[in-house]
Amino acid sequence: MRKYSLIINFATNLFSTMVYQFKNIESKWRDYWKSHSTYKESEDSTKEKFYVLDMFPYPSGAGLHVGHPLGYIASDIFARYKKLNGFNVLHPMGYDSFGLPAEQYAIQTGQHPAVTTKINVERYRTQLDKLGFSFDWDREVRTSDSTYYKWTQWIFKKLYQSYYCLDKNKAKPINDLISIFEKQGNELVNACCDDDVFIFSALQWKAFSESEKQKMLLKYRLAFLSQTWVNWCPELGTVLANDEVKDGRSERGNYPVEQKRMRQWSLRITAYADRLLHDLDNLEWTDSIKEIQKNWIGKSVGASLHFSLEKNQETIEVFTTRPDTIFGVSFMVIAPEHSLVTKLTTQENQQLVSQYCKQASLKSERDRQSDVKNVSGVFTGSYAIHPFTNKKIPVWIADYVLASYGTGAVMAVPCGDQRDWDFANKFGLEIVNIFKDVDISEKANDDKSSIINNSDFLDDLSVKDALKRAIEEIETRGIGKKKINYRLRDAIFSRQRYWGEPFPIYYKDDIPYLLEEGKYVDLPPVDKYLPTEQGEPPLARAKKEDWNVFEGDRMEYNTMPGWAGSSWYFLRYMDANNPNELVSKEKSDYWGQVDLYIGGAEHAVGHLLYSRFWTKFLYDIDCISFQEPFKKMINQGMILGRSSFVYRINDTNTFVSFEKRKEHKTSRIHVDISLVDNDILDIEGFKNWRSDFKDADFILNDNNQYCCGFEVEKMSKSKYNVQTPDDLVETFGADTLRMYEMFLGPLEQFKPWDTKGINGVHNFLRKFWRLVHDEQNNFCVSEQDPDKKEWKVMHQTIKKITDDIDRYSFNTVVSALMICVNELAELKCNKSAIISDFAILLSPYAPHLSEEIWQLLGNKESITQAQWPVFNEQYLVEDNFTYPVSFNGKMRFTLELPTNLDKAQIEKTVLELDQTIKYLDGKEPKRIIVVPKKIVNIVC
RNA sequence: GCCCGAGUGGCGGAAUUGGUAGACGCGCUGGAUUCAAAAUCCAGUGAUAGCAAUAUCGUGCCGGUUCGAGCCCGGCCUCGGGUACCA
Repeated sequence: MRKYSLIINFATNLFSTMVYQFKNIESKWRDYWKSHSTYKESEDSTKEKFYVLDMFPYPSGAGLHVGHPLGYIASDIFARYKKLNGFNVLHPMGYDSFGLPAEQYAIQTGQHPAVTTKINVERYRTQLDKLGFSFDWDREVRTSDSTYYKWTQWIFKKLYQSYYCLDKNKAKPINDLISIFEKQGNELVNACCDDDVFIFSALQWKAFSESEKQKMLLKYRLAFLSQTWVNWCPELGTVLANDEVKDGRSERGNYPVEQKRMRQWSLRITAYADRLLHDLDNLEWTDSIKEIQKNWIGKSVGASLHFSLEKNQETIEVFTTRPDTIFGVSFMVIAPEHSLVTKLTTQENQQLVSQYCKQASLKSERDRQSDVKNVSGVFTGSYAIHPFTNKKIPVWIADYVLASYGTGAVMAVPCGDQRDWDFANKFGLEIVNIFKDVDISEKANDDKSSIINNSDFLDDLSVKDALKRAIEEIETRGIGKKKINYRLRDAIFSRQRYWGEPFPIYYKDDIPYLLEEGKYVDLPPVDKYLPTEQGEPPLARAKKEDWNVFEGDRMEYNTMPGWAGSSWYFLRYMDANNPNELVSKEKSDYWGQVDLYIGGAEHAVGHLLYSRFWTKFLYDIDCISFQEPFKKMINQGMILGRSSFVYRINDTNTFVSFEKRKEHKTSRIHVDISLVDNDILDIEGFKNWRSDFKDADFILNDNNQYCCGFEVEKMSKSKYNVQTPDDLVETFGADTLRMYEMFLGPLEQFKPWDTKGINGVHNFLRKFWRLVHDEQNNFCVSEQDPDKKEWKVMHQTIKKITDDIDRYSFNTVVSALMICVNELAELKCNKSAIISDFAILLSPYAPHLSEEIWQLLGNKESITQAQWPVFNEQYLVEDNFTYPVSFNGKMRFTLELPTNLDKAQIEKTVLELDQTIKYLDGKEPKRIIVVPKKIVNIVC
């Protein structure tokens, strides 16, 4: 008897797993797509194009976790949907494969970063392939391939060979500038350049030595070498861009960052500041990202003015957004790094000043920030002259003034600026009140609706009028002029690292020169990935014969930053294998802008700003025909992990269950989530997990179990809460995982990962399978024409799903599909016409299963070649509508009425009902609102 | 501090233009089937009161507009993100 039941048991189990054999189905279709090149796209001018792009990943050693595919699944659904709607869809994938982790690993192990990168890329590819994406892999790019980074160098060359003309407001060839210099010098040139450019004539230009000419041109080039204050990270041995520094520490690795003056390559992104700001308006991006970019660019309109000095020929130039408060100026403050510090410091103040400046330079950015409340400064001993009142005003040095913003000097208006007020208060400086009827004894007044007072020709004017008037007067008197200032700094473009793009640059007599046309540098081999003993970057280790090109005295030792390759990769996909051009004009004209870009919001000011900059530049030099890379962008929210914790009693090896943890002094320890099921710990597994837990003791709860605590936090290896897609694909299949990731909630939202609900989605796919199979698991559909009810279900679904995908509401589509199957199952409908439409609707989400059903329905071609069903209103026309009837806004009962009744008829019918009389309870209806096919509301 | 965004059952979430709040799924409860389980199917499931019909309350809090507010307006609270001496 026992034996017999075991056999039955085995048979039924076998049978139930046979129902929907996702493993076979998925591997079958993976092979089919590969062998049939189903996802290969070519340019087809007869079809409208659509470009769907994912932010390409950095292939890290940890592989993909469940958060990565979220965006890829959404973009894949959209790409498939667009294709079914007749678009020619470009949907590529590649790797941002230069970067620090591979190099850090290389330093530790000596293994070439190219080797680890290759292994990681292959792992990513295996994982991606299992998820059924419709990527056209023939277009794959890797930023670390020389066939790719050669074109990154090409763009750098173009930047080097260009300057920014402010008259035309675009980049132009540097040769044009040279001819202007030869004809008329630089006096009339209106171009973006370094601050320290002096005026020269054509004659002077011609008299310049070669080296002088090159140095001058560098001040105009869009890619230029200059001495600048940089964020130096000693731990990483490299400089970092502003967006790579967070709270005074490196974003990668979290190491301290200090300010250092170094000769570095920079890109003149500030030339594009205004266009980058202005063009944000036309982008379909979230307001928050646009806002972040706006703040980062930080445009402020004001005036620059010169203050002359009492005992010195020089002037101090300041930038102010409030020239209307000029009469409130009672002192000046310059940054400790300001070039006039030494000249202005008088003998008796010498010691204090140099001490203060030294202290300030030692303070890291972070210390300066945490010191905001602590006002500090020192007097130089010198005085400037107020341009209007001719009064003597003291010049101070303080680190609340930043060298890198504006001119590194401010005119202090203590009555109108809180920082100036604090400073004046601390050091007993004069506070002049220039606001009418405003008390400034407790704090400064920054109210823009104030009236100016005590200010000569500005008296009684509003701030707005005073601003205008002040600038006019400043300009007529030649003290200064209207000026627009940006917070945006030029982007430092060199890194003292190995694993990045080499520069197509060599040096002769310490002057940089570009390699001639067609020549590009391959990353040379080195013996170690560390700086040299002299502190030069790793590339200085390469011997002369290791370089594929070697010219001049030496090659450039720096490499490009991580964002170089990612600033233009979306263009290369269009023409990924073109050996002659970055991208052919024909192809870039066809594919154009990215129509939908999906990725994280963490690149708001890095990648997303630099890509916009490079796109504008490439547009200026006529390489492409559009100015913005990404038309519409969706930022997917992070999938957070659910960490589990055990509680160890301090100084023991005893662990106490969650419920009883407060009875002891414990510390919380992350435990691997694979050892926890429903918050219950697998004690044996835990003991074997780490050797130090082998002899652990446990205090269990009342159910004799060990219950873990939990918290929702970012997924990371160190928190043992990483969920890989691999296990889930193994247990439930890729189709289920795809649907489940979408079902979790709106794409943009942050959400905790929880596998509890996944079988709900899996059951839905099984239910659909059962709908078209009989009890022996034979495919079984009816060829009868569907009836009205069945068509109605179908067309409701078509409408809902089409609308939802169009508004990127990926999660609600899943429920619509579920509702549809539920209703079809209730109608016992397996009519092939209906199933056929349903398979198409399902296919963007569950491509493997849909292909299988599609084939079983007798189709010879892939379902990707099908046509999205067209919604037909007629199927939804109803004779009746069920009205909710409300009294004073409270719904009391429903009433089914023919849809052809007019308002008066509806009103009459409702009022005659017994139920209405009951709810009126003797009261007179004051008003009746009837909204046809919506609601009836009786006010009484 | 300033600038964005979000707060809805036990949980993830739905409600697209102001019109039946809680779709769909999970979980839970009961039932059918089964020797038993798995799977499947049926019913129930916001709170409170009631055998029930039903009633009252209910979308972070307070107030407003409206016949009608999760949605619009004003003022708060909480959480998440960005930014921080920017002159």
